[in-house]
Amino acid sequence: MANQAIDEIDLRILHALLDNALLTHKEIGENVHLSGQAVGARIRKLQDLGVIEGYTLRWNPEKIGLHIHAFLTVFIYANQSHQAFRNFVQLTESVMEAHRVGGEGCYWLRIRTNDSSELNKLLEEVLRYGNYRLSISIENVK
Amino acid sequence: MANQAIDEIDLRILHALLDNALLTHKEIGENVHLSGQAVGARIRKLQDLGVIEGYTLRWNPEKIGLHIHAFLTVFIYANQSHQAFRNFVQLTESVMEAHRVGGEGCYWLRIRTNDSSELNKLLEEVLRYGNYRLSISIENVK
DNA sequence: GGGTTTACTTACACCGTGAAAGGAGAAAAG
DNA sequence: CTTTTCTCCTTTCACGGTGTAAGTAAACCC
Repeated sequence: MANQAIDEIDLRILHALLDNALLTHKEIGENVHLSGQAVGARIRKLQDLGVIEGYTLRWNPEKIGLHIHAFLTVFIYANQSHQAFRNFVQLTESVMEAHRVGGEGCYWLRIRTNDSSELNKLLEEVLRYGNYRLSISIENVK
Repeated sequence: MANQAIDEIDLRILHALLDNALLTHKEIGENVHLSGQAVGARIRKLQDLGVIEGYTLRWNPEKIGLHIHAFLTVFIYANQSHQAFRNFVQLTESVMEAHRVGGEGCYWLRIRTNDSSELNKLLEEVLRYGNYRLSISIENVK
């Protein structure tokens, strides 16, 4: 597998694994008309290329008590250190995902907390670094 | 495994799998001081409880050409059908994730496109349903 | 104390996976 | 046109991870 280009079959394998990473290579192979070993070789290629970074779970945080799911757009105060905010983000467990963004705001955060009082506590901490706009997920549509 | 309560060990197993779903039960067991089979039984419990919904990939969309990663907060026009917008969301490949939200806006969307012209095209379509605020990810901080 | 329940460990068979070897088909060179 | 080379595939085989079944230890109840 020296040709490192990604073809249509690779993408079909990728999407199959995104849907269910426990599919056997043989099962995937039946869909793309390849032997299981050929599929395995292509998966290894996708890993080497960095397309596939690892394997993880699809899970339901609500089931372990994380009932609040919120999105936060943060506007860091002028003159405020971005590094301090970044450290805060890294150290705070409730921040599940964080991006530096352009457009609306400076940072975008995905927050999960057990309840609204925890969320409120976090929002107060965020106010040390900047203002924010908050949206709370009511329903996962997609 | 009739006791369906989630204990500290279950959470450690969950976090281990979130980090790397390919860990063998035995490897996890060495960390939590259980046999591989006992770990397997607990994982099955987490699946039955709906905590673990499935297995998927951590991957890098940029590597297959999806260079634009944007967050969209949509404000549906008054009198506009929400169902039409939801259909649009389901049918549009560039929409990777969508939530009904309270607070800022009506919906929150995660968008990935190959380039800015594709993004622009999508934004025009969104304008059929509502206004929006756009943030574009510059760096994945966490 | 005997009986029951719960959650674990050990033993074992199945099968998914990666490695190695061999083959088909296309492209390039003579 | 034939030969060589390269790429990517299939087949074969051994290893090892997983689920099942059986056995064990501890806690609880009567």
